[in-house]
Amino acid sequence: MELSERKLQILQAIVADFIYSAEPVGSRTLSRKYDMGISPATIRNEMSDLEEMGYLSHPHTSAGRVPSDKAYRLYVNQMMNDYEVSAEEKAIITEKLTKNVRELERTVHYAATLLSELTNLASFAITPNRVDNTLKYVNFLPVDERTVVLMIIGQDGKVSSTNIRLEHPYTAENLELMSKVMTHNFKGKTINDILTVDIVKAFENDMFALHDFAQRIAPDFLDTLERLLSVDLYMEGLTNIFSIPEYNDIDKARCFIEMVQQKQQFTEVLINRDNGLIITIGSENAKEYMKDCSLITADYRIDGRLVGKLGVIGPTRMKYGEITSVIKYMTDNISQTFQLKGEEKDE
Amino acid sequence: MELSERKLQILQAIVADFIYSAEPVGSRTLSRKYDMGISPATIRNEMSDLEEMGYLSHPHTSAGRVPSDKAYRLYVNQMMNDYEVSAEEKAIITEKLTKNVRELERTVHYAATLLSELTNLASFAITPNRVDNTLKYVNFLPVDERTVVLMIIGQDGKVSSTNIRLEHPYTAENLELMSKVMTHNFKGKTINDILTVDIVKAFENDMFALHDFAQRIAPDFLDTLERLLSVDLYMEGLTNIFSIPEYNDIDKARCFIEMVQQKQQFTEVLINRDNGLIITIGSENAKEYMKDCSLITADYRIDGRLVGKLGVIGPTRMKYGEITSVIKYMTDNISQTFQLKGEEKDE
DNA sequence: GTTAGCACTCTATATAAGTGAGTGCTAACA
DNA sequence: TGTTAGCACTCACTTATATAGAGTGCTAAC
Repeated sequence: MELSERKLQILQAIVADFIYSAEPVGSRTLSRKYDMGISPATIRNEMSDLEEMGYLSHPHTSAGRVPSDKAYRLYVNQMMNDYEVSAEEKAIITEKLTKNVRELERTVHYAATLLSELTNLASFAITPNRVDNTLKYVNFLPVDERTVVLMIIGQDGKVSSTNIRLEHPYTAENLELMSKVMTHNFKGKTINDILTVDIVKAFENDMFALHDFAQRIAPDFLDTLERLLSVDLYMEGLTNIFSIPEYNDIDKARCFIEMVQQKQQFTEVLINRDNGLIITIGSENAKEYMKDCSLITADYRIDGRLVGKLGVIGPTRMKYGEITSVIKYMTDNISQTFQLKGEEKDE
Repeated sequence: MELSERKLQILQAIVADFIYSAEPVGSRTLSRKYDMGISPATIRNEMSDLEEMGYLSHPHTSAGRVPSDKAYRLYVNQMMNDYEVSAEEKAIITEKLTKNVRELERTVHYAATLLSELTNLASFAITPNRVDNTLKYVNFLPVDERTVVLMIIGQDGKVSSTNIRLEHPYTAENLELMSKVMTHNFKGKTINDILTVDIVKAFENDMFALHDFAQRIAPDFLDTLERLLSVDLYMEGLTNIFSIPEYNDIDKARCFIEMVQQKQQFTEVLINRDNGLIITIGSENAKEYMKDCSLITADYRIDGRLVGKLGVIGPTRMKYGEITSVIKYMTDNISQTFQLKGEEKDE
């Protein structure tokens, strides 16, 4: 069967109506609300066809129709209006995301908060996996006779540090020497490369104190490097889902919250997702426990390379158009703000 | 009216039973389960007295009795058994909290996670407000020609850093000089004291480049100091509340989650709480929105001074005895682990 | 002071009836 | 041939009613 112009029109109306009302849409409601010049009976016939084609479904015989994932997909691909982010929202976003910029982490975290407020959904952001970040400094600083702070700074300015407890006191001179040697050895190398190097071996021929020290700090050094590489996940607006009819059922709400609280797992999903503006609807999600949800994500870039993501998660019934525009606007803002090199940034 | 021995005994049985069953306790159930040598009718008379005295209440005429906050208070103060943390739990706690100790933050965060798993409640931890932490190093490191990393390390090894975007490039020499001067000026001062100093003024008589630089970095410097001072809140096991009958109602669950997600507000409450092992039950909580909850917190100490807290939050019906023991055991472990100075720590 | 007995209360659960939105089918119409 | 009015039918949801069960409070007897 072909999707006639009229069928498309009806489907669009159903999806648009359902997105706002969360109630199954009936033929009568449709003909009353949207003047299409055809009677409810005709609409019913068309709806029946659309159902057969897999675009609509019936919660039960005597209920209105509900869009299927396939319908949302069609809607998103061809039928959705382009929404312009309102001037007011633009102003808020620009104000909050481009003023007083310090670390990427803080900006991105704030973006997630803002996104959840603007969309009334649960939002999230991940920072880039800095696989090609290179090391800039290694620094050991004495805190007390048994504790030193190890800090590593990447080329991008990210800082990772840890406290190390030593069994024997070390001299400030040794720490300084070690800082210099390690910085010299590893500066400019990618963090990933360093992780595969045998740190201790590099100090095999050095004086005993240094070799011994290298041996003791090796695990902490690797741990700190790994955290420099690591992806952070920020989640905001979790409680927004309580205002969504789909999660009126306590078990549904519980499942949702448990799902997103599995941060490790959720981060994996986000990392493995394609880049660009990606919408996955219900059953399009690979994970079984996400089959009832839609995700919208967009990535932001830094100097065109490192890619982090920002997005929302909610029921398949969501305002795809509006949300997509907001996310896009935000990630563009972030990308622009962190365009470190190149053209002048206007303050 | 006096609280006779028998009344106490009955009250204890009711509280203990209700804590486990979450069902109002009736006279018949009580006489069947606990052999006290008196008939249900007698128990009823006593219960009636206890109700008049404010220890029990009736959800409705023909339901059993439920303990009031006052009853829980009495239970906690005098009637509760002392629980010994099981050997198994002790082993887990010791293993996880005292091995591979690095920053206090990570240990404390992990403690919260562990606590929520052991108690099946929502748990939280706050790191100490380091009011009397003193500054150890100030360090400026160049990242690229427009960006520098500022990092401040406290006497306790906590690191706070920020990226600073400069409008004009600065030389590595200037940064190094600045690091040295500021470290020299502020080392050993408490963070709080430094916050009140006029940073820029200190460089008034210095060469222009340094003075100008001081002016530009002053706000970021203060921000970074403040974060060195700041209290972090970790919350874990939020979804545990979905398994608790008290939160079967979606609105109750929502309120609870919204309450603890107000991190700022919740942190305030925890900071202002007395030190030591503190239990507040329902209406004993100052905040209106906590009147249905009980909080149990204990503090941990570092060198006997700085105090952070660890605890749980849940419905007033909770296993006060067991939970208290676990929290106490954990905070003792943390305090001991971070006993930096003094006697030998056994690995 | 304690207890058995009994009427009473109130929730929870099951059952039945009524309402309303919506469908699917059929026959008539353009 | 596509469109529409009409109508019987379905099903969730609401309201009303009956019933069972746990528990209380009171009274009178022990």
